[in-house]
Amino acid sequence: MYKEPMGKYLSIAKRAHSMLLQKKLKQYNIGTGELYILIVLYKEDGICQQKICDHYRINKAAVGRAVHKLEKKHFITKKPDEKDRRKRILSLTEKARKMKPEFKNILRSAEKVLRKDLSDKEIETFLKVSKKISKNIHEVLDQN
Amino acid sequence: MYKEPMGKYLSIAKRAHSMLLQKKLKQYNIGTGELYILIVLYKEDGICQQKICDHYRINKAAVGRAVHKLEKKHFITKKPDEKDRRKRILSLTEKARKMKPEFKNILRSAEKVLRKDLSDKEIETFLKVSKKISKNIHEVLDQN
DNA sequence: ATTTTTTAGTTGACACCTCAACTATCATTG
DNA sequence: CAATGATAGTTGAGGTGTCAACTAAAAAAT
Repeated sequence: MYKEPMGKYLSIAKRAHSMLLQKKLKQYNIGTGELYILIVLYKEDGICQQKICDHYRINKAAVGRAVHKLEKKHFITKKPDEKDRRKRILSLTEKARKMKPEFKNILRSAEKVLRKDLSDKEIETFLKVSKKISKNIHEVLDQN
Repeated sequence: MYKEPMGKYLSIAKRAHSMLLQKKLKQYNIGTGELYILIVLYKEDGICQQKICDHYRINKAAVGRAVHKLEKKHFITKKPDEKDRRKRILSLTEKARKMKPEFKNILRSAEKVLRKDLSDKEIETFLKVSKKISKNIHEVLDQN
């Protein structure tokens, strides 16, 4: 049953992917963490940080810091939600909205690299398994 | 063609996996980076750092630092290779050898969590695709 | 045989993430 | 309505990784 560890190749692939994105993003003076946040906001502007945490299953501390960087670079603004003052509403600036096609394209072109010579079936299975893995793990982690 | 981004779920799964390992390793006062190095040495003791870099396609700086931690914790010793004095030969200590079953088991049990409810076919495809992704990316990264 | 290039490892700067502890606000409930 | 608990976000400490610049040694080239 134990051919090769999935964990190992998961790590290797993930690092490679980050390097690829990083390289493409270098000229824009923005990191992958920041890009991911912008991408969520391109889909749904005006959400709070917690929603981004949920979207990527990422820690709120990490999101908080990336958001802060984006703010400093004038890609987003942050203001308290009047209806629930614990929340901060994140909004894209004009600068960020203008960059949308470019940033989307970076992700698309990276995705194209990943998918080279892979069949739709393989990609579909990969997506399905990746999701299942995360679910399996969090079922263990979240119990207690 | 563009259903969902593989990169996204790759990241999510990878983070989950790291958290799982980290949790299991906590009681041993050792991190995932260090564990990975021990695992390679369990397969082949007495290799140099570069071999570990190749094995995981990981940066030599990262390996150097993890190795240093393992040395401080007396899991490995490091001495220059007499035949090629650029290299450092890494050797497991008695302490590390004694831990082998336990550390191997941690990886095995984590792997078991990942694989829950996945078929052999799915696992095989996942492994194949992960490798292909890395290869695809490095073909782009390594050209120039 | 000397110069040049490649390889192995180290170090500093920094990106990204987690965890735990903290504040502030909202929701529950006794 | 006051106490208790849950939720949103921040901060400090630390793990893991990249990149680039650096030594030192070996290999290749002129």
